[in-house]
Amino acid sequence: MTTVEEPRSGCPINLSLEVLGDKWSLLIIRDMMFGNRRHFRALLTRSEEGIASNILADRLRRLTELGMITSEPDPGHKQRMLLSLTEPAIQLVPVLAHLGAWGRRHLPVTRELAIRAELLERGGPELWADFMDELRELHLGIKRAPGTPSVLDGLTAAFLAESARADS
Amino acid sequence: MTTVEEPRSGCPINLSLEVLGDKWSLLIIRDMMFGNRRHFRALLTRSEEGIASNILADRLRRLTELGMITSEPDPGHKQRMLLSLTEPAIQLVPVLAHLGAWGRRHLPVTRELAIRAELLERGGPELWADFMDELRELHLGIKRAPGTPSVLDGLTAAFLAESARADS
DNA sequence: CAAACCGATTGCAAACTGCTACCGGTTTGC
DNA sequence: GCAAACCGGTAGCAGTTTGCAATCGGTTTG
Repeated sequence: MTTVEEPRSGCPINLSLEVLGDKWSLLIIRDMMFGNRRHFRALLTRSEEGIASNILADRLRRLTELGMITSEPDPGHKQRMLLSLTEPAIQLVPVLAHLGAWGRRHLPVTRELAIRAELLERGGPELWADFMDELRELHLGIKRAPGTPSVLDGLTAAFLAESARADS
Repeated sequence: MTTVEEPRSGCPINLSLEVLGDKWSLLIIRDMMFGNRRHFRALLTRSEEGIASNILADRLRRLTELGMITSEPDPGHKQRMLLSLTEPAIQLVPVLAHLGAWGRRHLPVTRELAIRAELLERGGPELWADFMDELRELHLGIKRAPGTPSVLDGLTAAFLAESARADS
């Protein structure tokens, strides 16, 4: 079981890596953000990469300790826990947007999986801010201005449309 | 010895993590970028975090395989190899800037180690572009417009000034 | 009332990490 | 000219982490 130990240095990049620098933590946050997966089973089975259940349990515990996610009983489903992103995790949106843009440019991405990164990059900081407000509403219960269209729905619709194209 | 295996998925974020998602690779790139460390020993001994020599050797080999760095004999020093960042690695500047800004905001950073992240964040995309041009000159030999002041020197001077402040 | 679903836990083998010591050759400083 | 420091690594080894498959007892669904 992975625990949180003292940092190797006080460098911002190093500290960020000590929180996020492994192969799974950011993927979990990605799925909670862009896939709107909010409990254990959804993260376990509907993940592109196929995380093992013990690793997922370990990372969820660790990310909770680190204050990146919270977990509460899901009302109306006794054993299900509802996972939520915290404000620090929500502020990773620009990091993920840049990381996705970089990967799309330099690595062998799949077309349908790259469409969200492309839209996010094209939208720029304004779209990221809208998306962060939407995540604050979904995960923290902070209402946002009414009438603004859902960024998440837009990204999901584009992904589904791209997936449905015959020439996969 | 870590090797490069086939990706778990074609998602841009996942692919980026498969390249950079460990505790050391991005730190090595950070030191080459911001600390201008260009050979093995400089990365080994002048690192804040204290990487082990076998891990450093492994990561340098891996990053070379992945096309993030190149290595050539240093003219005038027979055993020294000169390490250089490639264009894809240079394009990580915005990712590192955002990651540093995020860490500075949410994690217990040290003042003198945070000053560069702060300047980089304040400078924004224009400063990042200047810095990337400077890195292209240093690492790829691509000359840039003369007369522009060195971003690297500015960051380093600010760091040294902050380190010299008495109340450490 | 059975089947599927819920969040895990266990056992185990393989891979990776971190540490210390060391290597033979090269360059530096006196 | 010669010793000391420096060069990019490698070897051995213990401890940790990972990945995988199987399983668990309780809950909800059909």
